[in-house]
Amino acid sequence: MSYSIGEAAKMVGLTAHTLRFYDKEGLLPFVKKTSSGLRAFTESDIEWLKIIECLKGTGLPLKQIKQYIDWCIEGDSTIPQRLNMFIEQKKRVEEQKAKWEKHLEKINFKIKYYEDAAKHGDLNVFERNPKLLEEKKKLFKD
Amino acid sequence: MSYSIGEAAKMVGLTAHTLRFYDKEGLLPFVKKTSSGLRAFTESDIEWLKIIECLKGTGLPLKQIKQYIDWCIEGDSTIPQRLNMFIEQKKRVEEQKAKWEKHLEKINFKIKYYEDAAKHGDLNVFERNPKLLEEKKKLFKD
DNA sequence: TTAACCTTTAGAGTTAACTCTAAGTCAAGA
DNA sequence: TCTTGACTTAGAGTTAACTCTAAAGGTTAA
Repeated sequence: MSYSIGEAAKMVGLTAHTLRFYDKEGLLPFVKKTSSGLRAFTESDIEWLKIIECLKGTGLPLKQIKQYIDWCIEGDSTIPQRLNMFIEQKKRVEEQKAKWEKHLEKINFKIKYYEDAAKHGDLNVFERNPKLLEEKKKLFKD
Repeated sequence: MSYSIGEAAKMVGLTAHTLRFYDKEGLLPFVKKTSSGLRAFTESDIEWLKIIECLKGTGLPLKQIKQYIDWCIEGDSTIPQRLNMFIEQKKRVEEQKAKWEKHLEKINFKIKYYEDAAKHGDLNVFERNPKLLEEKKKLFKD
């Protein structure tokens, strides 16, 4: 059993246009076509798409995803490169998470700030709450 | 005391080009110029840049950042919109973090997979370690 | 004062990742 | 059989966010 491009697109949350674009970019060399030229996505192809989504979703550019696909085609000799790529990607994800944690602190500060401002209808927040000013200084000092 | 565009750029990890581009896009209406036409960034301007960085770094498009800046200029009447924007942004960051958590599980699986493959020099990982196949099925079932 | 280096502007060029169009082909139900 | 809707291709267009260029003017150390 296999899926049309539209079905596959729905399954992974992309459009058929995007899947064709990925194909054109060399990201889907594993997808076979029927005798009449229609793409037929297998379960295994859907799994490939999910890995592509995972890498794209964590910020890896399509070019480097293609590099990974090419390594997979090349065979066992590229196992170290592939391992290394996923280790690097894990590192990037963890760095990004740390960055977001920092950003989130600033956002939480702003929420507290504007909650007080909204309650009183003006921006004299630090006069009412000097502790918030201290917090701000800590958050923005670096 | 104030900073040149190059100094300000270094302080926030952007280029002078980018700061000029932001200015052109209306993101820096608060930055004043000297009598000879040079931009002079104050400490407060640097703080604005850090908030812009925070919003951009959590995926808010420049257009919406400009919307926020415009609200700030408009005055106290826009406090509810600004509060709402930061609440929405917090929600988005937390959703993103959850998504990345899911992605990270797949990446960790791939690392385990390729570590075994690298150790043995081939991809017969699931024959050696059927539990990993179970893990894969769980990770990719959705 | 001269060199080296910074800044200014307008505007052109780049990159990634789509997104859409046109013109045609294919498949399934009434 | 006819119609409807999904599929095919090549290729053009779009968007966001830079990134760079050219030509000119400002600043600072020797």
